[in-house]
Amino acid sequence: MKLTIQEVAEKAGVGVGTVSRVLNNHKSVRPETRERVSAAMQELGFIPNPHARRVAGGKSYTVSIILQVVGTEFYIRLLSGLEKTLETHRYDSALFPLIGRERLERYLNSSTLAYQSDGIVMASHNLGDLYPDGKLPTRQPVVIVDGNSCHYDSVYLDNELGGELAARALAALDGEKYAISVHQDLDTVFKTTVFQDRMRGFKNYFENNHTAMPEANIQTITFDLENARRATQHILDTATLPVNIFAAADLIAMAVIDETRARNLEIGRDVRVIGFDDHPWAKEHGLTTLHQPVEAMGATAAELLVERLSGYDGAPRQVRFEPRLIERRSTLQQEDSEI
Amino acid sequence: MKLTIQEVAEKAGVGVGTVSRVLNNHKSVRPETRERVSAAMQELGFIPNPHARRVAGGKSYTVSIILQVVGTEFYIRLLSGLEKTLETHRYDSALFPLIGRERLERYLNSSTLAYQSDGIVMASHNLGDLYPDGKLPTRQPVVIVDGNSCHYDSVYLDNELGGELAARALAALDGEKYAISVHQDLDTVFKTTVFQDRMRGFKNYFENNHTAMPEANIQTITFDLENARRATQHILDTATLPVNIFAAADLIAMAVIDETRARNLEIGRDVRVIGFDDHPWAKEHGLTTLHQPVEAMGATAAELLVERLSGYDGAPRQVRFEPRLIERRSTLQQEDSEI
DNA sequence: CTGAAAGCGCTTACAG
DNA sequence: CTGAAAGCGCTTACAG
Repeated sequence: MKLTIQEVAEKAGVGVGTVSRVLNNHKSVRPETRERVSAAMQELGFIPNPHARRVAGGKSYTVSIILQVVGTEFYIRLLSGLEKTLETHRYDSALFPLIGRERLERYLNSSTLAYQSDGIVMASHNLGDLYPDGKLPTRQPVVIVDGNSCHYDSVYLDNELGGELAARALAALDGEKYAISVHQDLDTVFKTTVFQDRMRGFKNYFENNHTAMPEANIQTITFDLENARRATQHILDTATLPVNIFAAADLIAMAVIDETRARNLEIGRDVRVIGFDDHPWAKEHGLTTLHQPVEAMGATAAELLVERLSGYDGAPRQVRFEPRLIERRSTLQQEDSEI
Repeated sequence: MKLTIQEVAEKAGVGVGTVSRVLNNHKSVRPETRERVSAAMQELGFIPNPHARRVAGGKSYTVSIILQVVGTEFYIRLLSGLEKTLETHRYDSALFPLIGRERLERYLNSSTLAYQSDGIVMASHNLGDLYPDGKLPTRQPVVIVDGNSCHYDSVYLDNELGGELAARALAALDGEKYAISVHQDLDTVFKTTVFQDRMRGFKNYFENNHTAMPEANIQTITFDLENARRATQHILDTATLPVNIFAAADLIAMAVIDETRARNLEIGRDVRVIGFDDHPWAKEHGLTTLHQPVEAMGATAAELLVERLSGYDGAPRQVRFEPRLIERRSTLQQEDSEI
């Protein structure tokens, strides 16, 4: 059952060094030899022992992904982008939930896998509130995704721009303007600034254009459907139709749509709404929203980390992704379009 | 920076073999020597390289925890129980989110950490729908927690009993009886039967006691606050007060309480509710609920796995935990008690 | 381009 | 009870 490069070498009629070289994609292997070895591995069903690779080569080919444990679509997509790309480069990944600070410390301080991995991907966290100097106490390369820090390679969406784009689209519509944003629980280690960024951009647009956007029209809620629903009710109870709402996340926009329907009002005519994320289901609901290339962001973060692990040692790189406004029925002022 | 048992051995004035022995808690080390070595490790801040241990000893001291990625209180508590106990036994753990089937296959089939770990803890899944024979395709020891399978050591709560206890408590109260249960999304790999089990016990009680519990009084919803709220509204819109509601999870019970208050009705007098879980916050809300020793279940699962990893090879063991009814204000019929 | 050999940091019989 | 030595499965200069 336990295969080693030993048997692969024999089968292929080469030395173990050569097997190791094809395993590591060394350029200095004749294509023909490489072929033969690959075939042997294939036939035998050989799987290299990552622990041995680590011991011998000083690399574990393992990356730790630290994130808040939430089952939201965003993280599932982000993870998928990360893992797919890491796999391409023959890196494996393990998840470490960011539940509390002492837990994070433990990860970083003991003989844990998290610590022994070659690098760390940190999701949705700028590290500032966690560590005064904004650095993780580790010597591993770190990349940040869905957040940014001047100390580490970072991949982030320009959320502020997203807020601006939403504001501009909303401003073009007639009727009152509202927004529903999200605030994080204060007692969590998990801190993201994405929602604040979106709202900053949103408000800025109105300010810069001397358009009215009363602070009172902005509600900030915790991230769940029920609160989103309640916030929508609050708006619809008091506002004069039509109203235009910027929901800082698609999920919230869905609550707006639901409540609108529950009141027999019409999306597009009475209530216009713009979401944020462009999750796969946004399309079928005709939701105008800001598209966020989540998988691509994950993939890019993975690439950056792999480069570091391959020896790149330049200054921290900031990769900025731009959100794109996807216009759908939920902001169409005209009477119902065909579909 | 990189310390090895070499330097520890020198510092302690012993051979590397001895250092290794104290590392592995071998009995055959003189207490005095053990002391000296421990002190040396302490001083040097030595951390053993788990990969080397794996290669040399054939064990990685690593356990894979496979679970649905959801940030619910239940899983955070379960994880805490698991990890704490594993740590005691010097095992490390990594999380592998059960997002899709192909992902699980990948974990189990490649040179991944999940595959290379010494054992697997599978949470909230009976494996039946995932694999026809109800077994994970791996040679690693597996233990199941919050679920059970005749093929593996399992640690589970008697959810059926919990349902019965809830029914009995509800039956003792005057007024109509209702229940709000939970169904899983069908398109998820994640399958748990806990809610079905709770409802089976609940219904059984009424049947066995020839008491009325119309099927129509039972609603089954997806697990979120908004649906819970809606289900409660449905009940309160139609029922005659007082009503007694069994909520299959504390979170749902909270929605019942919220909606009750929103209608200016009184918990205990107009609406009685029993939850399930006894999460820490249940107490402060005066929620009567079924206590579930989540951390203890995690700890027990960890113990069972460690025993397997230490060589135990008996038949699968089933450890059943019993829920306990905790009576609080939410089922107190009397007029308001003082606090 | 490739083989033989030393080495990674640990564990574990084997002697004593 | 403990040291010296072989070995775990791989990687990587070092020669050729």
